[in-house]
Amino acid sequence: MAELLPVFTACSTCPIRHRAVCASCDAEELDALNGIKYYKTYSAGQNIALRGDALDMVASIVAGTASLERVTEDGRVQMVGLLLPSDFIGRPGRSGLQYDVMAASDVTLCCFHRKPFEEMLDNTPHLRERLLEMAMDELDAARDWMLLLGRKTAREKITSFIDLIVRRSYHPAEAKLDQPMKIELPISREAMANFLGLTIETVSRQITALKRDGLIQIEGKRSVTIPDIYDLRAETGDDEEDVG
Amino acid sequence: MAELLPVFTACSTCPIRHRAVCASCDAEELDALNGIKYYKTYSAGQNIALRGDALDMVASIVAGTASLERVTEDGRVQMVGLLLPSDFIGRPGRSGLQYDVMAASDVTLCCFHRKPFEEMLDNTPHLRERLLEMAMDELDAARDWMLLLGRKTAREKITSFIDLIVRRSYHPAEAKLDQPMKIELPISREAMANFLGLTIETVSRQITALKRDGLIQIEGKRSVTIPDIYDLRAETGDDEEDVG
DNA sequence: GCGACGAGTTGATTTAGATCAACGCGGACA
DNA sequence: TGTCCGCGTTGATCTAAATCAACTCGTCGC
Repeated sequence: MAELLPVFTACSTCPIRHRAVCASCDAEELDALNGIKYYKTYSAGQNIALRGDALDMVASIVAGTASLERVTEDGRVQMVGLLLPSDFIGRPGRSGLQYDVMAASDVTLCCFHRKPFEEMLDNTPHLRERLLEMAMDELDAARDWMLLLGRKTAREKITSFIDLIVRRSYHPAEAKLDQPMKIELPISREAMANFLGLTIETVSRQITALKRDGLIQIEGKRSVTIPDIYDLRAETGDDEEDVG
Repeated sequence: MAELLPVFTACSTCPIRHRAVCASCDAEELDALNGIKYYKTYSAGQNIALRGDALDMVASIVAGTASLERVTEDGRVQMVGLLLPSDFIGRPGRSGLQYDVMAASDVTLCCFHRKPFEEMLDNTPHLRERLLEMAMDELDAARDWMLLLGRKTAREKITSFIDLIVRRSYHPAEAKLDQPMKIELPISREAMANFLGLTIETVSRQITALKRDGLIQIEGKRSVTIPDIYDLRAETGDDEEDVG
């Protein structure tokens, strides 16, 4: 159930100020954005918008986790986007959605009506530049994800997912990779299965196996401690080469 | 083996003029691009660049087919991008490649050195705008592809791939959907397997099955006739809803 | 003309993960 | 304070696609 989420009003104190679409905006540009933004919250499980809908806004995730999902005609579900704080929802220049947008947890969005945002885009080079950068980052992430979906084993999928959450949870600078790391899984087992192209039974079994092998420890259902992140990464199937 | 490919010099007669990254450039902008472009050809099977390489150019595909591939540490291959004429190679603002770029057939590229192209990007709003649009189109395509990789059966994967090639081979306006359609598969069975997250044996068997079921006819190895595209699409597993 | 090689097909067998089924556990609620 | 429900785990069995193995066909070089 959604308890009331904190509502931010000043961009200067916004937790995603330096990572979101507004990251490279200067004070003046930020001011303009500030004038057209509004906040909206959704509770866990709600759908934010459905495939085919005309979405009259774009938005940044301020808090919580949303997912993008595609569904086959007979109801098989594949997650095609996992949106964490600072990620962007919506496509400027096109209102018709290609996939469902779901609130995987309670979610706070910083929204902009489509029209004024698109106009700002034309007058604010920094904004379009940042949007392009984010789109290309997402494309790179999508390609990693395709390797995972097409070629990795169930165990590799799970370890890759945990590593992904680790990477998004720690700023590269402040991460101590040689110490145990602790994360919260942002989504349920079912959502993990839909992310990874597995069933929830297989997700559960693989997590149990990783626990048995000492690669992870679990407290509750969502809290994971990784004693040695290098050991975990050795199981992801990824080439070691550090690209990026 | 690569026979000599035709080399174009004037943008005005370029076959991809109205679909590539330069599509929305005006005469003046085109002129500037023209000044920094150069052509390069690769023969089938060659790699254009490898993961980790610093690629000092970006390029548009003029003719032929290239693929982007990711490889697991033990050599499993997943195609993560299929680039047909008018598609764009490279990422402005970052030279380090995240994946291998391969020539799936003989390929002609229209190349731009990275630095001058990035400078043009800053002075040419149309260019950045078009690039953003293309990146977002590719992201949407990547998401369809993720549904395919994660949740579709082998038969659905093959029919989806054939449908994809049909859609890229016919301009929507001039396509006669109620008549038999004929396409050339742009890639080998092995490349199809790597695209679809299957083995070549499974690809071969599924194609045979589709032939047996009368959904497709094959002449040679690459030429496919689809008697009824609607029958084929009914097998893709996709939701009928026409979005986009 | 003929062996070698690469691309593709077909068949037999194996297996990773799906499916079907039961059960545990904690929180909501009457 | 029980029981109901959603979420997750565990066990038994099944199956789609992988793997292992031959074989065909075309073409390239000699």
